[in-house]
Amino acid sequence: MDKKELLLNAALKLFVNHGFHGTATSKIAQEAGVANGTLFQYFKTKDDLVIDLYIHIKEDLAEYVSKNTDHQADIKEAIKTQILSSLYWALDNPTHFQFIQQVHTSPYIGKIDQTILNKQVEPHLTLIQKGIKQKVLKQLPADLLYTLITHQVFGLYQFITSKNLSKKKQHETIQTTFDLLWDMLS
Amino acid sequence: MDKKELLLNAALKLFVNHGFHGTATSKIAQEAGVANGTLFQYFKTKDDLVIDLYIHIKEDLAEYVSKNTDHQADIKEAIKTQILSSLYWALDNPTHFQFIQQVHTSPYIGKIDQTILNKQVEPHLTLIQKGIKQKVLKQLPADLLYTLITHQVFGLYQFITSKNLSKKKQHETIQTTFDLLWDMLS
DNA sequence: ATTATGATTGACTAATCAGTCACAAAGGTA
DNA sequence: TACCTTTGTGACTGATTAGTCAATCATAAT
Repeated sequence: MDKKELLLNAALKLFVNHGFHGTATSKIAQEAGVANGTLFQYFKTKDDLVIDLYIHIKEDLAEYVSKNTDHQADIKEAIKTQILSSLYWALDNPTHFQFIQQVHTSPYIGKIDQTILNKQVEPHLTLIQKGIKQKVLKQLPADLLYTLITHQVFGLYQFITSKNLSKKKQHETIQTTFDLLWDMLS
Repeated sequence: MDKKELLLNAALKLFVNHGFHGTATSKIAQEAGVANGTLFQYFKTKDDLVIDLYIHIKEDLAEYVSKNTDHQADIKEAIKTQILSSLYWALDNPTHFQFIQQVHTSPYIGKIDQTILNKQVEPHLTLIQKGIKQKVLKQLPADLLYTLITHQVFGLYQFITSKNLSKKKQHETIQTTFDLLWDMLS
């Protein structure tokens, strides 16, 4: 088993449960079943580990969403799949998703290369821009719509995970909420 | 000047800039211009300080919103003032607002007394319930609508603070976004 | 002037931290 | 076998941590 992967998994688990500085590097190594010094062979510093982990997770999410998006389909369908697959990924990977949110509201977000962040947003943004041009979406700045959509996903995620809904009720809520969102956007 | 207040202000500033565990209690005392040990006379532990600060800030926000809400006005107007005054408070107190968000995505949120959290949500929730009953809002669970509204405010806050909009453009964006939100809710 | 009180101090401690380093194990090549 | 490179180890270090505590201070009551 790849030790770098073991370390990233251990770090993710501990960061979400105890926070960044609340998690000692020695504890991460221990959780990964790896020697103390090995961590610093794969990551120059603890901060590097945090940033690496964040980018790694965001790539996973982006890949999952991209895999599910049919770029031939009509705009509404394409946007819907992007949103829903993001959400289903979040529900299937709650720890990963919580970590992303943790980084977003922490000082670490400023330390991450902006070009990498932009590249990850791009596919969503171009789709929205296409939607605006085709008058499927309201005539408003694309990045405003993008931010609102993103936070709607955060909100829906929070709602679903805070309740204990059955799979069926869950699916129902997601559908209704997407319809609400579409009322807002179109 | 009240030393407890000095400590809370210093802690807020440092927590937002360096994270919770990234901020040493000694640094907080130093920033507050107070001796090391004094901090532990006002707060039993560092965790206590974090939780105290969070509740303190949330009370400030709740008071501000309540002060601005006209409970005689019609539902749409009342809800609108609640949302807009939350947002304006956030824009006027960015550090406070960032701290709230930081706590929401951290393990600390689990350590805060649920009954206090519920009491703070209550005035918003009852207003929404009234709106649903009067068929001004869509016939959906009140707490779902509440979560979506909250996250819309987060999203709009993020959008506005990430751009450098003029006061006028800012106000315009807020108005448009509220109209969007209302399209979604009603 | 003396005593009492509670707030404030900062030196102190035991524990913990991120990061280093000298060495050992593993694996490939010949 | 012998030799070299890569990878992994864990004891170690100097710095920093949360929290303690005996001592000091300002104020006021007697």
